[in-house]
Amino acid sequence: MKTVKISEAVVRRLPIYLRYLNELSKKNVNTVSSQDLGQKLDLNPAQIRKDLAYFGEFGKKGIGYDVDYLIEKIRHILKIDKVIPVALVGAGNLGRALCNYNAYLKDNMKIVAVFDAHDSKIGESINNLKVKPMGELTNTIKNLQVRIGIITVPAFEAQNVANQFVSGGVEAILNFAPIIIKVPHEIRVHHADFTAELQSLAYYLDETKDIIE
Amino acid sequence: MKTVKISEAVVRRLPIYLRYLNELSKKNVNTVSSQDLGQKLDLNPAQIRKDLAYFGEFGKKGIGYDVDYLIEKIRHILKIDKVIPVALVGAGNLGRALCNYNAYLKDNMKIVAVFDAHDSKIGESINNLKVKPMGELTNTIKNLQVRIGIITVPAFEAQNVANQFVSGGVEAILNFAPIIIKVPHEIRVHHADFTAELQSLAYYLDETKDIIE
DNA sequence: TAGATTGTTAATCGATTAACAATC
DNA sequence: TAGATTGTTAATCGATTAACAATC
Repeated sequence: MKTVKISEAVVRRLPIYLRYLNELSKKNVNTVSSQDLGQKLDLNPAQIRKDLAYFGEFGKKGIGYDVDYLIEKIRHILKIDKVIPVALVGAGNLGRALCNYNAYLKDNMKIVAVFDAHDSKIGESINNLKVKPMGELTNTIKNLQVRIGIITVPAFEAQNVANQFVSGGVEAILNFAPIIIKVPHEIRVHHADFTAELQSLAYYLDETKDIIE
Repeated sequence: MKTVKISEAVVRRLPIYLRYLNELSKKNVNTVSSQDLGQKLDLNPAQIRKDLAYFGEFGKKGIGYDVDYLIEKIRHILKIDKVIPVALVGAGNLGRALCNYNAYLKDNMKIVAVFDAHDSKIGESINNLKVKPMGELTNTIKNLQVRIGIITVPAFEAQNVANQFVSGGVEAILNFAPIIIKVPHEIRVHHADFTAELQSLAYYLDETKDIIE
């Protein structure tokens, strides 16, 4: 078995492939070439072939890739071929939005518990889940075997929430708070920071269009 | 004047620097070294110095960087030293969350108009903004000189919204819909896709911990 | 002055792309 | 068979890191 290190860039492209393959499958397209994929996704076909080849020989020379077969393979690689229990802390606007996205996620990511630090939120129902107090976090996520934690609290509470997730045994964290959280190195953290996203977008604005003062 | 191409990686780190510098400023810290920054942000100090040096000589040898001066400079580089008018389409949970984040954004990103395609949403008030019908989009954003558009509609409506943003003259788009939108090359698009984010997180889960069936 | 830290060049590392034999 | 397309190696490109002279 090959043991090449797969770069993060490769892993981040897999969901992009998957999303488009799902579209194709819905349209009953059976086969797709790296050429087709590259054109649609603005990526180099060679890169797509190389990305997929890290994990196996999924294509057929002269033909391309079987759409449904490739979907199955990528889902397996991403480990989303089984339901993954997820917990979320922070029942504000963003937290609610993510919980309701659940419907969207036919992708086996299931939010199974929601927590909030504020009494006013506790007991509230979001997408059929009752918001629980922080005190119950560690036990609940242990019991439910939660593997991924989502943080949608203000920046100043994020590190504390992360610590509790770690105590509760999550393996990965998706952090929406605009702050770098510190966790043991074996825990994977991704940041989803749209403030930063907007700011870096602004860099590309055309300065000649600035309003003259 | 140097005309080196600044890579996207560099631009994406600037908001990260800025965020931490703002924290320091609030704590009345006057000076910071690339060493300090690197440690706090999990980045190589040489990289930080190099990033900043693309834009000017902001530090003092033997001393480090003046926090407030560097904040000012980065804000200027990112073009967020003036208010940037932003419009948002899709008054669902996520859209509302982003609008309310406005308060957070002392960063000169101002959502000045919100639109939705559905009658039930139109007229509703979100953070002091009345949701407007799609028909008014092009004119409104022209009048308000909107420069950035945010898309928080379902995937199948996203391309249409993008087209309208382009007609209305936006220069950049932040797309939350899980689909690749096509726009003229001079328009900058960033994707903020937490489905993809979650899926790539799942890859890093420890498979030895999978439940045995 | 001695110690610290920048800005920058050179070295390294890694990711992307091109090219092509294998083969459906 | 002829045309198409993969998987993979080699070439290229770009980004990160190390090292150090300049200097506060």
